Amino acid sequence: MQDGTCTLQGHPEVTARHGDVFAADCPTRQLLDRIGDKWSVLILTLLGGQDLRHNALKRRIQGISQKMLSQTLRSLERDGLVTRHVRPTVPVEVEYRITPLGRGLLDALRLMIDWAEAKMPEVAAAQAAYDRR
Amino acid sequence: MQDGTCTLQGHPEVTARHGDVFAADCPTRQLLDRIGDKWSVLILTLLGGQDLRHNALKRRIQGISQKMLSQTLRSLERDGLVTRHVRPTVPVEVEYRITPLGRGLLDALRLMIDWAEAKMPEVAAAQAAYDRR
DNA sequence: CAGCATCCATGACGATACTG
DNA sequence: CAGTATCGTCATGGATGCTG
Repeated sequence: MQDGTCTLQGHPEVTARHGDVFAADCPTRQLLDRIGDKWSVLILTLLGGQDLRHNALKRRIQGISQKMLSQTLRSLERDGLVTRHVRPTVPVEVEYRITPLGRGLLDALRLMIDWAEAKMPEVAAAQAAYDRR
Repeated sequence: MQDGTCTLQGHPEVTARHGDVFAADCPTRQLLDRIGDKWSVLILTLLGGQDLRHNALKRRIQGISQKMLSQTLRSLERDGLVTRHVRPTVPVEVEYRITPLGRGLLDALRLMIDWAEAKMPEVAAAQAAYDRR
């Protein structure tokens, strides 16, 4: 399956052509991949509160494997959403800090989270009704 | 791994206990699973604009398999985010409509999407810088 | 402490074929 | 047209063990 089209904001025909693999797919897809990876949002949210070290994050998130934590942090760093600060103490200390860019995304995320917490009862009710049916 | 904790909003100790598998995990996790499934957001966004039939959605989204479309629609319906309307014509016509509940989530999603479209250049630049490094 | 590499299970997803 | 069923593939992510 070859992708490269952006069906969302509504200019499929326009956006599609331009064999340009670079700016090709719509940003939405990429963003969703980032959000969808299940840990980014958690990490970003925690870092929104304070800078944290690797192990601190691991303890806070609880359920995340060391591998996924590293991996996700690396992605976030690559995307410019968090920065990595190494203090060359004896056992090294590495602290992660959210960037202004990341903080902007975080604002949007919080809205989602707020919605979730507010509406989850309704969703749960809908699910129950659907399953009962 | 047993989950059942909500490390986000900050009461791990409190939320954790309650062997209650039911209301146990924090709503955030569930929401993220929904968002993360890669098609929900697309579908929801399209339905935000107008009611659409199965095939119309399939054509619009382009890249989605028939299976995933059905499956995702079923999930959204179960969650009370969209409703399904069958018109008993000869080849049946099934139309999907977003619910007020779904629309509420959509608002939050749009914020994310807007952020993505506004900031994607910065993100791309960050990625390029990281990779060059 | 931070973090990479390896192995492996599970599940998400696509392709295909078939029903009402 | 709308939808289910089945199967194969591949990515996601956990467990474990090793390095600076």
